[in-house]
Amino acid sequence: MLGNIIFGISFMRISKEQAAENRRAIIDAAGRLFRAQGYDAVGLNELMSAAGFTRGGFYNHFSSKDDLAAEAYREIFDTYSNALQALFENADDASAVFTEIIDTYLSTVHRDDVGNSCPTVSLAHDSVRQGETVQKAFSHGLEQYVEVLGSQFVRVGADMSRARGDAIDLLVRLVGAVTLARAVVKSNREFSDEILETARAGILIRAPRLMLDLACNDASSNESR
Amino acid sequence: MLGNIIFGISFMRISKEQAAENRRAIIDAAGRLFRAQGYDAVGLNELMSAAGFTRGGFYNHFSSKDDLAAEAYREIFDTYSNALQALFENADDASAVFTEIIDTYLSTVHRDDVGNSCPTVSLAHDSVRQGETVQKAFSHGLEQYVEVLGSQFVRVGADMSRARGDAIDLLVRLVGAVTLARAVVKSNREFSDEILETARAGILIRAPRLMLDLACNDASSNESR
DNA sequence: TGTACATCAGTGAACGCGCGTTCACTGATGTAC
DNA sequence: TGTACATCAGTGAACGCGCGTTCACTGATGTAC
Repeated sequence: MLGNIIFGISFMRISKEQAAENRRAIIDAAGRLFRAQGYDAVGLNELMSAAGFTRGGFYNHFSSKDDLAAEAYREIFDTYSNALQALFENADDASAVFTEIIDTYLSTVHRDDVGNSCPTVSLAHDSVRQGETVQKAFSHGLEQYVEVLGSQFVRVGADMSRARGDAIDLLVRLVGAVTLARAVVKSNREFSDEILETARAGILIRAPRLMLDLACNDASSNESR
Repeated sequence: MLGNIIFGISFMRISKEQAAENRRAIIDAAGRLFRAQGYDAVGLNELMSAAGFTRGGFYNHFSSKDDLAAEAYREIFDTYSNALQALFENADDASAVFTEIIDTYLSTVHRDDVGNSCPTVSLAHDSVRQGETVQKAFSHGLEQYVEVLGSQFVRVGADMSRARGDAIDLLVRLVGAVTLARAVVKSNREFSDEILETARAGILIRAPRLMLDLACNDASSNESR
């Protein structure tokens, strides 16, 4: 994106600008491939080919595959959290934006389009196994999400002290639902759909108070089945 | 477990029983290693060594690494969902068991002990990238969890029609919380702890009604910040 | 403005390594006579 | 009950393969004079 149009046709006309663009092309390819196939499944050969280059040039831009991963994580999270922010800023009804986000996130389209998936879930699976450097990029990106969502919760009336918690809670439920839905979709599509729909209903429609009752009320727990 | 005590010392005294036990030893090792390090990170060499054998014997027991993964998934899920069932059956206060499960699942101990982690979360990350065979094992195991939890929700007073949904919703929140907590823990332990604690509070203490208000009420959304 | 040279992005072959899988072989088990 | 032989779990070397990374080389960029 934002790429020089004659890039790929021209014979390396300029160097500094072109190199910066090529670097971006590698990061963009990494963003797509890491989300679609996972960090381990993407080789540098495939990665550089996807970006339009040969394998050897990789180390002119990055010191290691991990180094690239951290950069790619930052890039994806920046893109997505900026888009999220813009979504709210361009709408007058923030609460409608929330329901739209939830519907989109928990849609079968988002579940199935792994390569263009939200980083909060598609990068989370790899981040769990990654070292501190890559996790730092993930952690920072997740914080951006929490901040955007939290500030918008405040805008629609939540009190300050709860907004951050509500944002984390929402992300937890979105990520959990899509994780489980993706983990079963190849063998049991109905179950996968059910998970998405149940999570959506739990967030938007049903008052999920049962656990509250369990924790606070003492009654009725001994009238067993 | 249940292993022949002289196994490892004896010189292959019996074959059929011993072979069955050795097979179990490989599956057990796979269960631990796949959860701790992930499917891709565990080589058959390391796996067979951990089980006490040399690399070549693997194919006497399994037709492929995927085949083993499916068996290991089944084994872990059976063990865990049976233990879960037993936990409820041995207690007279099922609602106390629910809070205990939630506290344990969302503890820092469970987050950090990846090798002995609940399969619903530790196998989910790999299952997302696996093929139909392995996902079938994951899907079946997750169904077992939904059934155990759902039937216990009924026991503590939920109506039948909601119990299954409540079980799925609970699993979604537990898995989402531990996934995100693990994805950031190496770079930001406080954030990781906060995610666990927020999810716990969201399930057990705070009434997570904000989203309900957003969806159903029209008021107050335009009194922007 | 024109020439000489250092820089450095890109190439493609090569490095060592560990992967999943195969295979010839060993030797005790378990069976047939 | 005792001998002869098929079975098969375990061994360890080897297979081809793709991995992340290195390197000598190319040639245009960009700079110094």
